[in-house]
Amino acid sequence: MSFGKGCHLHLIDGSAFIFRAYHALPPLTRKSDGLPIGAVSGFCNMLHRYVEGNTGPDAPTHVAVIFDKGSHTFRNDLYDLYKANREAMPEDLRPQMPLTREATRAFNIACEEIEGYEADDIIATLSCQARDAGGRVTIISSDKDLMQLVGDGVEMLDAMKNLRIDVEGVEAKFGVTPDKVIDVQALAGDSVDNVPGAPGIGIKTAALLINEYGSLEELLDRAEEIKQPKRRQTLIEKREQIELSKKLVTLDCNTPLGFTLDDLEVKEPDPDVLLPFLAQMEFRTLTKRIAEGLGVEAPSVPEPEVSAGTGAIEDSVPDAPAINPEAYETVRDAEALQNWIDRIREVGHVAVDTETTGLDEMRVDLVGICLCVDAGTACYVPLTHKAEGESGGLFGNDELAEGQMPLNQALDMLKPVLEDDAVLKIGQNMKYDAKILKRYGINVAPFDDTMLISYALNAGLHGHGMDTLSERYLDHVPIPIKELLGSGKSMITFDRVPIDKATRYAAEDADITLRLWQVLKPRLHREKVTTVYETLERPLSPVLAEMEMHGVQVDRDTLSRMSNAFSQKMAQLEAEIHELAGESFNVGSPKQLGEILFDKMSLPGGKKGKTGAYATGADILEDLATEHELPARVLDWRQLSKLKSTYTDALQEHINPETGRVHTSYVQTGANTGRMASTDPNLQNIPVRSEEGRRIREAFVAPEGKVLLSLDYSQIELRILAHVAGIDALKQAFHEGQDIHAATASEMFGVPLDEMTSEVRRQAKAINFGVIYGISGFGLARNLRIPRAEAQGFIDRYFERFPGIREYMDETTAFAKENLYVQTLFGRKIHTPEIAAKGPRAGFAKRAAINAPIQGTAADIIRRAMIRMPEAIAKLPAKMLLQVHDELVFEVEAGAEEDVIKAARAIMEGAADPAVKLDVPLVVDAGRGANWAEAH
DNA sequence: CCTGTCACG
DNA sequence: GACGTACGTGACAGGG
Repeated sequence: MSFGKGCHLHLIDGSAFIFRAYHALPPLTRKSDGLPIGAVSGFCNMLHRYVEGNTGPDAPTHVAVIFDKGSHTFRNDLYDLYKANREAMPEDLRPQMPLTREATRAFNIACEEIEGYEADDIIATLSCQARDAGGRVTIISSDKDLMQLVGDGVEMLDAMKNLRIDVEGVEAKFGVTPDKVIDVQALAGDSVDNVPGAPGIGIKTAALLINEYGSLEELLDRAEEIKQPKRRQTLIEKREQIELSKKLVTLDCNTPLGFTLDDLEVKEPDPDVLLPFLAQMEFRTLTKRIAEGLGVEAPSVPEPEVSAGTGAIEDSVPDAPAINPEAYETVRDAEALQNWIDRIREVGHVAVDTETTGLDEMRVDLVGICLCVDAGTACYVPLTHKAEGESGGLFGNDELAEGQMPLNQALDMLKPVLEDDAVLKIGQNMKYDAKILKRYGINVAPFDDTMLISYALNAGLHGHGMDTLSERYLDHVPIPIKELLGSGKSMITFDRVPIDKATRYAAEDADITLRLWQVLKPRLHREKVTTVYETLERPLSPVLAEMEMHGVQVDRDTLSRMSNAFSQKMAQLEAEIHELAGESFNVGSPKQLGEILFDKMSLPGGKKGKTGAYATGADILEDLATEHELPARVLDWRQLSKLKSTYTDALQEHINPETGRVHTSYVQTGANTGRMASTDPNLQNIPVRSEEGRRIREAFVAPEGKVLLSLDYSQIELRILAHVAGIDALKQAFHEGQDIHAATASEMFGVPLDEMTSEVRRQAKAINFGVIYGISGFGLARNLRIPRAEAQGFIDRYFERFPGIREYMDETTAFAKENLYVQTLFGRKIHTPEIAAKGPRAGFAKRAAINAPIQGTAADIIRRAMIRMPEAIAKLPAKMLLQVHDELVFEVEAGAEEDVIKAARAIMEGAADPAVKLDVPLVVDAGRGANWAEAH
C-alpha cells in the first residue's frame, strides 16, 4: 500500500526507549556469559507492549523505530558546545546498542538511523512527508524538542504515561502554538542540550515575548522597544547567540533519507526470526509470552542455575573454588596464550594485572601480565624475567630467563582483546595498568575497576587497596609482595623473581580482582551508586591517566638556584639562632627547640603534648615572636627549610629524565569526600600563600611557544552552601556578582558595603569558611585570635541572620545519625560511621558530616568538568595538566589562549548541568602566563 | 614506624 | 562540667 490519505505513521524515538529501559532496570547480565543485557531486555519488553497495544482504529499502517547514530551532527559544526554537557554513555550500555537495532528488526519493525543527523531530524522529515501526503502521524516520545512538529495531523504520545500530546498539550507546555515553539526554545535555551538561548529568559518570559511580537525575528528587530532594561540589553547584545540557538533547536525536515514511507509498512513479526533472537538473549519469560501470543512453541532457553536461598537479582556469587596459588598456569608460548584469548572472548570479560619493575608508571618496565577469566582460573604470562644467578659478572645477569614468550609477540596477540569493545577488562586500580600498557601501545577499553567500585560503595568505611578488599570481602590474605621482593636495601625488582614464584603471586592478584568484581559490582545498583560509579569514577580514570602521562614541565635550574639561595639564608639564620640561644642545637628538632625556649630561656606558654615534648607549632612561635627574636628567626628558618626540602630539592628528583617533565599520580580514592590526592610528587600543595613560596611556581613552565592557563572556580564551596542550605541572601549576592565576604559582613554587622573595612570583611570571611567546616566558637576564636565569647557572639549573629544554615547543619547531622552516611548533590555517599561515637570523636564526625556534602559536591562538579574536558578541547592545541581541587591547569599553544579559555570555562561553569540545577551561578576565573605563578 | 610540622584547597 | 575542636589532604625530618 502506498502511503497517503487514511494512512497512519508511528515514529518511535528509539534512544528514549533505550535510556528508559536502561535506567529502569538493574544491570542484568546474560547468564551464560555475563554480557550486559538489561537495556535490551527492557527495550524488547517495551516494543512488545507497544505491538500488543496496537489494535483498533488508531493502529498504525506504517511504523519505524528511529535511532541516533554517532555523536557528531551538523549541529556540532554550528556550535561546538552543542550537547557538550551530555553524560558519556555508560560502558555497559554501549555494547547493547547494536543489539537494540537487532531487536527492532527481529520484531520486523523498520529500523532507521543516519550518520550526522539526530533521530529527531529523521522523525521531522518523515512527519513532514507523511503529513504532506495527507496521512496521520503519531510520534512516540515525550521529548519536548519534537513538540514543534505537532499539528496538522501530527501528534505525540508519551508511551509511559499513555498521554497524547496535541496542539493544546504543546500550548500548555510552551505557552505558544507549535509553530512558535522553536522561537520560544531559541530564547529559553536548554541546559540539557547546552543550547545557550538568551541568559535570564526562561520559557515563561519567552512565550510572553513571542506572543506579544508575533515572531522571534520581529522581537529581535524591535528589541529597542522593550521596557525592561536588562531584558532589552540581553536581546540586543545576545542576538547572534539567540539566532544560533534557533538554528540548533530547529529540526531539519529535509534530511536525505535512503528509504521512503512505503518501506515502513507494518509487518507481522516472523516467529522464526523473533523467537530465536529472544532465546539467544536468554529472555526466558518474554520468549515464552511471545511464543504463546503467536501460537507457536517456544524455543528452549537454558535454565539459569538456581543458587539456594537467593533471589534472581541478588549478588550471589557462584560457589567459587578456594583461592589456590598452586593451581595457576604459567603461559610460556603462543599456543597457550591463544587458548586463554579464546577463553576470554567466550566469556566476554577478563581480569588483568600487570607486573612491573617498580611503582613509577612512567619509568618502569613491563615484566609480565596476568589474566583471570573465572574465579580460580588464572594465568601468568612472564615476559621479561631475568635469568637467575649472579653469573653475568660485574653487571649482574641481564639475560632473559628461559621459557618466556617474546614480549612483542605476546602484546600483539593481547592488543586486540584488550582494546575490544566487546570484552570488559577488569582491574584493581586500572589506571596503573592502563598507563603501563599505553606505553607499550595498548589502549585498554572498556574497563571496570574494583578499587573505584569499592570507593563508590564505601568511601569512609575502609580503604580500597587490594589487600584490604581481599581480607574484607574474600576473607583471604593475599601473598605479601615482600615475600618476593624482600625489603630495604636488599630489595629486588620483580624481573628478578623466579617465574614459578611470580606466577603464584601475580595470578593470585588477577584471581582476587575477578572475585572482588563478582562480589562488589552487583552492589552498586543495590546501594544506588551506579550513576556515581559510571559518571564520576570510571570515566575520570582515563582522563587522569592522560594528564599524568603528559606531565608538566619543571625548570631544574630555577629550582636549583632557589635551593642554593635558601641554603645560604638558612645558614645565616641558624647562626643567629644559635647566637641568641647561647648554644648550638638542631633547629629542626622540635624537641631540642622546646627545651631551649621553655627550659633554658623560660619563655611563657610551654605546653607539653602527649609525648611529653613541648609544642612548638607556628601558632605558638608566632605568639612568642612579638616579644622575642629567637622564635621569629626559627619561623623564618622553618619556612625556608620546608620550601627547600619539600619543593626546590625534592621536585628536582621527580623530573623524568626521558620527558624532562614531572608526572604526578592522582589517587582517585584518596579523599573520602570525592576529592583526589596527588602523590609522587604532591602537586596540589605547591606554595602560593607566601611571596617567597609562590616563587616556586615560577619553576612550573610552559615549553617554548606555549602558555600555561589556570582556570579556577570562584568560591565554589560557598556557592554550594548557599544552594544546599537555601540561603536567599547569599544566592542573591552571588547572582549580583557581589564580593561575598563583604556582603556577609554587611548582612551581619549592618555595615553598608561602601563603608566596609578590611578588618570586618576578614572576620566575615573567617566565619564563612568556619561554616563550611562545621563552625565552633573555639575554632573561630583561635583562627581570628579573639576571645571565645566574642567568636561565639559572631556565630550566634550569623545563625540569626541566616537561619537556613542552622537548619542545614541540623538536618545533615540528623541524616548522618540515621543513615551513617551523607550525600553530595550528585548522589555520592560519604560514610560517617563515627557519627555514632561518644565523646570528642562525635564532634569530629559531626563537623566532617556537615563539611562532606559541600566539599564533595564541589569535588563532583570539577570531576564532571574534567571528564567532559578532553572532548571539549579536542580540536584545540591544548592539554589539561593539573587539578588542584578547584583549579585546572592547561598547557596551550600561544595564540589559542582565548579559544581554550572560552571552551574550558563553558565546560566548567556548566559542569553541574544537566544532572543538578544550581540556584547559584558557577563562576570561573582564568589566568595565563609563561609559568604557573603568572597564570594563577 | 610514629609524631610534629607545614604546604595546599 | 570537662573534654577537645574548625574540613580535606601529602611530604619531610627527627627520634625511638
